[in-house]
Amino acid sequence: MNDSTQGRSISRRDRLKRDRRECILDAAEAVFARKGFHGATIREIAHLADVADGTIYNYFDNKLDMLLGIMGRVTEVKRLPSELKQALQGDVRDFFVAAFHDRTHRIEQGEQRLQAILPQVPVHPELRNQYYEQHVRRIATLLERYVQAQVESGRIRQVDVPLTVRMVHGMFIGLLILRLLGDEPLRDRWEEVPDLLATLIFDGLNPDTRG
Amino acid sequence: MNDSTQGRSISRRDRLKRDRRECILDAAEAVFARKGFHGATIREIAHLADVADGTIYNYFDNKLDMLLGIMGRVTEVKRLPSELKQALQGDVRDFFVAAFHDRTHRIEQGEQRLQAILPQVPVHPELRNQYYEQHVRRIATLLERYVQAQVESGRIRQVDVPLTVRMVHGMFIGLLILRLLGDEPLRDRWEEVPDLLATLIFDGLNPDTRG
Amino acid sequence: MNDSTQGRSISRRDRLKRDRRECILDAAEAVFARKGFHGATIREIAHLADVADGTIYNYFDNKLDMLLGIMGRVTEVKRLPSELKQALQGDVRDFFVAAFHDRTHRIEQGEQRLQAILPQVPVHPELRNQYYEQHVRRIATLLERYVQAQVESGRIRQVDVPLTVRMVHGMFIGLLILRLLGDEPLRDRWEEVPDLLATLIFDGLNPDTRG
Amino acid sequence: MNDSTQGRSISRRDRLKRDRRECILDAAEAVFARKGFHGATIREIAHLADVADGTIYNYFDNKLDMLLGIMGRVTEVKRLPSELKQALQGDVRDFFVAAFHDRTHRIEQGEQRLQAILPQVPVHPELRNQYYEQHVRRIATLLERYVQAQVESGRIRQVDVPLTVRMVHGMFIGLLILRLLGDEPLRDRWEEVPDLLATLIFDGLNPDTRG
DNA sequence: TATGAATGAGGGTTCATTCAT
DNA sequence: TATGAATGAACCCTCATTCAT
Repeated sequence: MNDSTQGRSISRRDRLKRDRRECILDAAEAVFARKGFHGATIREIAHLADVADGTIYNYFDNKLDMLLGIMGRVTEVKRLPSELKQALQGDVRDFFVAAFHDRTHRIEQGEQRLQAILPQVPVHPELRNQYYEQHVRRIATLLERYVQAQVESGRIRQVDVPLTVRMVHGMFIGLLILRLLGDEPLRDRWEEVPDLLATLIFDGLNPDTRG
Repeated sequence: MNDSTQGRSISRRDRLKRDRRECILDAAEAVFARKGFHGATIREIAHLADVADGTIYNYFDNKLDMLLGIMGRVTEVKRLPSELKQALQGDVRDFFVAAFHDRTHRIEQGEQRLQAILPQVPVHPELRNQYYEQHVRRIATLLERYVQAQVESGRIRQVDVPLTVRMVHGMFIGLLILRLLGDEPLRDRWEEVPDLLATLIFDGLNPDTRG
Repeated sequence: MNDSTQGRSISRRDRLKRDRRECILDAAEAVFARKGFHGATIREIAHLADVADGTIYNYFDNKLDMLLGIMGRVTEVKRLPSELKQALQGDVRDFFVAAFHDRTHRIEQGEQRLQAILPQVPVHPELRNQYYEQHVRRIATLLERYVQAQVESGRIRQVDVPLTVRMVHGMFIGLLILRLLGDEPLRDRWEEVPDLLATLIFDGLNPDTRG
Repeated sequence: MNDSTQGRSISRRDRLKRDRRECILDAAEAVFARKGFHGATIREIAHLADVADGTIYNYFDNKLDMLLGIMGRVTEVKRLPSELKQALQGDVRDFFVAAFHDRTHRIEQGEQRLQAILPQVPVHPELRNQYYEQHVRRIATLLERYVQAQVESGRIRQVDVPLTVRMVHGMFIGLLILRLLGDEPLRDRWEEVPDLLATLIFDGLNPDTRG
């Protein structure tokens, strides 16, 4: 009961503070996604978070700081490693399908989060760096390690690992963007994408001359 | 004769007007790319274009209209069809490499143009629609037609044409974005990308079991 | 008891807010009167009201809204009814003189208020409607009722009540305007006007053939 | 033919110039009336007058100068004197009715002209002075002379001539304003006004105790 | 003289941020 | 700590006026 709570050493006060902060970030995410960074007003975010304008400044230095806060949540990539470990043993193609399904699911949850951040990434160098370092590079590094292992075990043929990883990663990003742009085939048949993507990536477009 | 004259002749006044407009768009592109749409001020654009603030409004209704103007230049995709026709006869892989080289070249010229527009695309629905209709869909349609022909002629195996085209297109977009984010392997080895990309797309990642 | 407290009590906050609003309206009145609506700048009004520019927008939606606010104060016609009741018993001519004295007094207090509003009345339809409905029509209705009663009691001869009321009302408005235009006889001898006006209205210009 | 034209010493050039000027003033009147002085733009006036923006400045120093130009036309009061002379002999009441009919007619033609000018009169002192001197005072002077004559001839009883004239004049102005404000009884029954007005002014409101 | 593109000062309004309560 | 009124810098845009053609 209380013991366990205190045992985890988060006082109710901290808990409230944390919740308030999260609540504000939730609101900011929603408004940033809908209106863009500049289109969003502190007033609207505060209203949605059910706090006063000034309260926000008890939790964030300024508007940009809220964006960094949102980014911090985006980059909480926790599940990939365990999956990787698990799928490392299994079929490489199954891993890709599983990973894409997972990413798709995560993205669908966090679509507005990305819509909030991505447009600002090119504008704020610090945001760009943070996004690149904490998100893109981490995923790239993970994937590189994985692909390298697969190459070494012969399940993937000899390829240039860094660039190949970027192509695959890039393909996923690009598909996401086309979908955000409202492309109908992608919106309508999104669940078919991972399989087709795996087939494309593993089998290529060449006519099957094997056998 | 008169035909050619009327067909191409532009009065000096129109020429000046056109130049002025282009000049303003150049400036807008640069400032939008550097500061983002909202970060850019009319004053700075006007200063860079070497005109007065008010002059801009002789050529554009408002700030957003300039963005649409920039978009209009992005979507002047003229060369792809002739290339397609030419490469339609040749090797399909060569076509992809050539097309990517061309696109890369075009992108490098217009990198700031894209940096100016892309971040705003998700925010302004009209911009998104225009971008999608005039740019994305046009390219998608062209590629679909090409791929369909290649499939029918047996140079590409049976694939789901619309989704495949989107994957390839998406991959190119994604690579561009990763590059904009400053990814070093991509920046450093960008010229290697088309070849590797073609290999990935045509041969896949599977170990070569042929022969 | 609680009743009286609730009925009149205004928290300090509300009081301050009310005062601030009134203060801004005072300043707006003064500047509008001096410079006209367009000639007045928010900055000057804010300066005169000793607030920041932006503060004004906590109390009014926009510049025009301030004009409506001023109008709201003009149309606080509270005293006429009680006077009417009182004078209803007395001599009809005395009533007119008293009423004109009162109006003159009120006008002199609010001269700048009228100078602020009247010029804009023809330009802004909503202002015109509000002015007509809340001010002109109310007075006209009150006067109609009064004149009708006087006619019925035989103290005024049979006349077309609505048009007669408008002539009298119009005469007062017209005199006010001539005075605003700087007409010297009216400025110099304004206090004589009500009596002469009453005589004109009641006795007419015809030579006295009576008796 | 040409002789007479040249004889009146207005060359075709001057004639054209005069027409152009009048044309611009017509347009200005219309736009000022519709939009108010500040709401009107040079561009709209120029467009309506079918000239270029800059052309206007060949005929007027600036925007305010156009207002003065309009005023100049308002104050071309030419017909009153002849009427006066004619009606001087006739019945004084008939003269008033005729004069009001005439004024009404003139006003209805020039309603927009007044709507253009009146709102600006309180704002621009020079405009106010010019309007007062050239328009109000002239009419007042004419009327004073006429009323004085009527008093002396016994057709009007002894009154304070200057103030009485202003009351009558003011009444007419006031009625016009009430009508501009949209007062329905006045709009609907405007043609009845002159007669009733004459009756009011000459007979007064007192019950007829004569005879 | 007519044109209309260029000018640029100026104004209404917004909104991130502060701070007294 | 929460509040939200006050702040005022900054910006988009308008439009009267000028002047080269």
